[in-house]
Amino acid sequence: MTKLADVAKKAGVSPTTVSRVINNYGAISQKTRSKVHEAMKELNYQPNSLARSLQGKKTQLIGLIFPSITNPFYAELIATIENQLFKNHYKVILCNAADDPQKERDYLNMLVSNQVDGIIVGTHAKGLKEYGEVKQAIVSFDRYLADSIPIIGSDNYQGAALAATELIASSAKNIYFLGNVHAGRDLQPTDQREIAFRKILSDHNLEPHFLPLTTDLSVNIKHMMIRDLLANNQKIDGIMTTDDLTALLTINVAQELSINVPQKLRVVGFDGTKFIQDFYPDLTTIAQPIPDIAELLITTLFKQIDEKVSYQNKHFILPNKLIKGGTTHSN
Amino acid sequence: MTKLADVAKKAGVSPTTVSRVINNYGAISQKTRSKVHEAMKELNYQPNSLARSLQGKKTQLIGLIFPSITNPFYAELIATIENQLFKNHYKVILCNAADDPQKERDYLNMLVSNQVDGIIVGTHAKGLKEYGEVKQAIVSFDRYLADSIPIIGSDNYQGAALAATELIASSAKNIYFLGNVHAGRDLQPTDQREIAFRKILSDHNLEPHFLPLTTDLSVNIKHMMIRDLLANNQKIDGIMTTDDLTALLTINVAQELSINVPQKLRVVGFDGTKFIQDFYPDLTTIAQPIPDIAELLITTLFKQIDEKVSYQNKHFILPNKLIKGGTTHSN
DNA sequence: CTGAAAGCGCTAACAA
DNA sequence: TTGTTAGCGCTTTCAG
Repeated sequence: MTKLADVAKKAGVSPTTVSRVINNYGAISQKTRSKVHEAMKELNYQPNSLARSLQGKKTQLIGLIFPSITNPFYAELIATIENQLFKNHYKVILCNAADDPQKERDYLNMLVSNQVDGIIVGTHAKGLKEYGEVKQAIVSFDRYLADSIPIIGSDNYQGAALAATELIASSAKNIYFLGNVHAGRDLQPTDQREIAFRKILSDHNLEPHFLPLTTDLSVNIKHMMIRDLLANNQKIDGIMTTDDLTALLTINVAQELSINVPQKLRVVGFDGTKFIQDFYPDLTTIAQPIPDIAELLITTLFKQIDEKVSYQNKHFILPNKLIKGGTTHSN
Repeated sequence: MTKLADVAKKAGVSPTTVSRVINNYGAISQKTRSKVHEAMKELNYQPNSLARSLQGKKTQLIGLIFPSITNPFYAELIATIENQLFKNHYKVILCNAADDPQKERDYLNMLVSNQVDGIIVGTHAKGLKEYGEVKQAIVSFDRYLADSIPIIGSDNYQGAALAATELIASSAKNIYFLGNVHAGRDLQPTDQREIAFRKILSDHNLEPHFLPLTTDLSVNIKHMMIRDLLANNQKIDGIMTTDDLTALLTINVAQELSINVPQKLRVVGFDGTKFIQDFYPDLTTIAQPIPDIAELLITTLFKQIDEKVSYQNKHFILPNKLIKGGTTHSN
């Protein structure tokens, strides 16, 4: 590997001078500067960022810990974050926690060990307490991790309220909530969806129904459970899900059972990714503002990194939008 | 940041001893070992991997350069790779090249600068010549980059032949190929799909038709182009696409135009991700063996890293599978 | 079985 | 405007 000293020798200057050219600070004659640049070019020199970071300089590395990357919602969020970070000269270390606490813990240690400048956490499993002990800047997506870690998310209550209201407006009376339900554990931001659902239905004197679907279930199992629900309960005429994929599954099942959507059954999803809008525009759903979420995650992280801002019990909430499609309105 | 020296002091030993415990080599008394472990625990010590790698040790970092992460195919490939690498104690730096050669070049430099142990490249834009000049281990997915860089991919010829054969078997006569067509540039592995398509149709005395769709087109534009094609050409009765998303789009358009699939129009996709099989099981498609591809990419990379194996014009080809769905056969 | 000292590639006082 | 020197946190000879 060619090193700074090689460049210095080739250019006939000291290592310091080369360093100054690279980081361009201090006063350097134009002549020296070009000599150095030429030498770098000829040797195809790339500075060793490890050595550089060892001096206390930033690594320009950000760790991303997410529960999945194949889910279109996370894929789009990760892609957006990556893109923004790249523009700010940061690189991304991708950590797929896969709902495995041990893997998440190992990854966290790795990130610390690699001296990343910051960490963005989006896991939906119960948060590791270790996050609170890390000195790195951290922000969280839609999840409480520690008092000192700011949370960014969309307005789960408002979003779910929109969904429930839309179902009721499309004259559904027998409505099910499919997805994560709050089961004894501590209340997390996403649990607001269930709370809003209960509230809106109660406001309309309707009884809320639930089919709990945890994230660890395979798609086939979920499929079977939904099929079971719809096949044995002819009265169901409205379903809201906590993600669009479950909504898709529901629609597939309805088709298998020859249940007409939206005549017999109205369906509303949640997430509203570009993917769904492109390839399943018919689905009524609640769109989370992915670009805004990504931007806010990053700016909040940068405030900690660059301005040493620290947060206490801070929760940033962004509004969701209802996208009306053919699964609640026939056209 | 607590450092090795802090641990040493706390344990009342020399830094050398601590280092030996961490890397567990040399001979250490059990007593010393536990003292050190205890000190590490108490101080919540994480070794600084930058300092460690500066000595020439591996960084345990692998760069992944892909054209997209939101496309389910790449998302699944990346997820599988990440998972395998994690098991081998490697971390992933995710580089979304986004079909932008400059971004790709910048990322490559960053990866070199970060001393990654290896790079897996899956970009489908024309390969940068710079890849040939890098000293790091590199493998490529389905793309020629340089003689020294091994290529791993599925059997594009065989896959496309399966697709075309399936269309013809379902009695399609007027068949279109939708997707990347080889246009003057050098021949890449994926161009075998077009070649196979031409060959199979020619074998059956059918004329091949094409709607070129480059990857830089937005989904809306593609949608429009496909709509244009189907609306103005009633005779079309078979379509094969070079990816499943385009197939989905085609089916959506057909539905808009009230063209019955598969009675009037047979459709075959390409990629066969788990995502499609879960949420669009009806689609006939060619499934690429993502787990095998990931594994072969990694083992080929590791051979270079660990055993200093070098390759010349090596091309590993894995077989595809036809998945028969309702878009070519009515049931 | 343990420690002292040199050095990985780079940056940052401090001099000149 | 440029160079000398020390040192980032760790590993690794070489001694003991």
